[in-house]
Amino acid sequence: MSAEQAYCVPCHEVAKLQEKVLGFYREHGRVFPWRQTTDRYTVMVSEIMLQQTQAERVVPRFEAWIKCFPDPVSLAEAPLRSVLKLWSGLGYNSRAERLQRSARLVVSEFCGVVPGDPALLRTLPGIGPYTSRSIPVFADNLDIATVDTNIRRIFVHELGINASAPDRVLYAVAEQVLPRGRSREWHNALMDYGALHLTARKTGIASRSRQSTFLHSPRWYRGRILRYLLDNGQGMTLEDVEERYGQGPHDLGKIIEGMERDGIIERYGDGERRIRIRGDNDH
DNA sequence: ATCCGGCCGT
DNA sequence: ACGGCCGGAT
Repeated sequence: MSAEQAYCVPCHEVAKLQEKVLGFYREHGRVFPWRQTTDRYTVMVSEIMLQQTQAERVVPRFEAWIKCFPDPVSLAEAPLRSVLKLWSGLGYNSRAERLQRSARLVVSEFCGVVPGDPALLRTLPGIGPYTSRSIPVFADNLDIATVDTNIRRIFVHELGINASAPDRVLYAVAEQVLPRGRSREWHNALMDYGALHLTARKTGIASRSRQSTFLHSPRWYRGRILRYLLDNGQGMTLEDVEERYGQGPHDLGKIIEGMERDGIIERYGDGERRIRIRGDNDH
């Protein structure tokens, strides 16, 4: 007897929400290239990109990516430099590196086929609780629920769920409102309802984490250093880094260290005094 | 000038 | 449980 009865959504609330969200989707649902496929790798690429960027801005980069890396093998075999180049502008570059690492694991551990089991997907780098479920939802119409902040905001606004409710409560609610057999349509509908209708701005429901200003932040310097290295294949010395970006208040050593730890860059040559995109000049 | 967001290391 | 990671939109 371990059933959680505490967060049971009444039947009529479930029906009302489903009608509202699916009705909105029938009238205002968006068409995206990743909604036209059931290929799990293609869906995985879109889900990783959508983690951090609004859908409209993902579209052209998604199409370029799929053209260049149509399957796990082509991504696995590519130099990191070309992967980061194709990713640049999307932000959070370490995710491109993780996506490639995932593709390599798919090739080496899963015979080149992206697994459809959330538990297996969860073992891949860059794939967490949300994405491990969203991939089989959108690719295979799997009857499980997944919750991102859009969906969380809908539950808070439409069902009166407490804004500080922990994830397990949100997932318990999501399980109960999922219309069986229509998981893909339902989650697409929730996304569009949250992104177009129940926006964060409109509802005043804040997402859980905030961040500091971007300009001249450590993230901004990371972006600048990576941009320079992508434009200059010969790499740079630590003195170059200091000269170009040392006027800021940040410890550039720590920033370089972070980029190294994320597998974006590596040190080489001249007593490890130079940095370059990891894998540059490998043949 | 502020907002948005899932994953990961600590 | 918390803070770091990106760049474009508004």
